[in-house]
Amino acid sequence: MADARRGRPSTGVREAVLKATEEVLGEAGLALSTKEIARRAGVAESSIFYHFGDRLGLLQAVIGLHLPVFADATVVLGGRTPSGDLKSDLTAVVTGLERFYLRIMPILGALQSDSQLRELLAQRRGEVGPHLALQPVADLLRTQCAAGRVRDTLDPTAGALLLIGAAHQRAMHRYLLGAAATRFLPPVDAVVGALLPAFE
Amino acid sequence: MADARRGRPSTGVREAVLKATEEVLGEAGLALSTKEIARRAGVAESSIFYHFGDRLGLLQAVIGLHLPVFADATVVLGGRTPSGDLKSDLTAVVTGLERFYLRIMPILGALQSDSQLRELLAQRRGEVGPHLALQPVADLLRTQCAAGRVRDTLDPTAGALLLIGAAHQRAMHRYLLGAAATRFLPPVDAVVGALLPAFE
DNA sequence: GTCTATAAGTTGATAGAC
DNA sequence: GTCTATCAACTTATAGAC
Repeated sequence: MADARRGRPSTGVREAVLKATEEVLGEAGLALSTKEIARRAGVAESSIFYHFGDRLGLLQAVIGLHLPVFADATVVLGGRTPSGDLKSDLTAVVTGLERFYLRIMPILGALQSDSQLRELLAQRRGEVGPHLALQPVADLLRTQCAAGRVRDTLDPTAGALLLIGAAHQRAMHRYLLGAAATRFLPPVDAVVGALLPAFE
Repeated sequence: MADARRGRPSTGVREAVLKATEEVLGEAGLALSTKEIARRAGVAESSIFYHFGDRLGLLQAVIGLHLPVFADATVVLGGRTPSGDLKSDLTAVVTGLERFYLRIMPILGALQSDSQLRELLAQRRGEVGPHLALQPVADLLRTQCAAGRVRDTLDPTAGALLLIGAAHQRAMHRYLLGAAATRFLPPVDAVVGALLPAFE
């Protein structure tokens, strides 16, 4: 983000608005209103328009705050460094990804239900977007492959899609169903266990 | 749906509204308005409230129209019967699932961005919901396993999650990025190829 | 069952004082 | 930069005629 903040931080209204927006987005989804956001942030509604131009600008800012994280390997991998044992490493990856997806579920939901936001995302697809998560995970698999812990016939991007898909799937169902999701979903261990023979 | 339609079909306003709602949902997401829906369906706005009570009732009806399909094996498998060759069968499953997910992406998006809809879904989780897709896919794997084409150590539900996760992941990225998604995503063949050693 | 007309409330956004 | 005050447009929903 090149334009982040030029001059003084002033009174942190911008930050308060971003935080409140994220909060409301999680509860009300895209039915959020600038009025409600202003109330929660404890600022005047017009300040939102001063800082972000319009509603779409605000949403774009909130989304832009999170989507680059997809390209950040350490976040995607849950902040761990690979231990060497393939199964426990993959479990850590899936667990980390699942936690991450669960957290940004409201943002993903917003992208999926607003065509304007989708257009914006498609335009900046080189810099931001959930698809960028494939890269760091595929890279991890390449590293493991070079270390001889993963078979060299494995397509790293395909392997990454499988790991990410499983994590996202688990996160989505947990988000939709709440605690009851556990009854329907296979545990992470089982998923990694099922996938392992394809990797080693 | 027990209450579907009691008396005569009358003039099909109800159906026209459902169709229009789905259309608008795909374009505008949850920012849809009853006014716009009525315009597209060519009916009076008040007819919507006559048939569905309120906005939420309308959304519930549209969603309820699609979510049971998740439990329908033939749809989930793309209308094909397994041929016997595991790789081509799995490819058909993933392709069918991907097409299905791509089509109901707006509905999935709505569920993810509206907490009221999520609550409704959680309440009826026994009958409807995307999590029900796990069952028919897992069943297919069990059948293949009994036929000796899939290893008997495979956890069928975990295998189903991997297949579904990959298909959903591809569908979501295609939905978000449009045609450009192909540049980022591994082809279905590669995904199935990567997963195959875990199954046989 | 479907319509027209209407109501009360909310929305995103702007103008202008400080 | 932040506020108060204000706006026109639009929102969901209802009443009542046919």
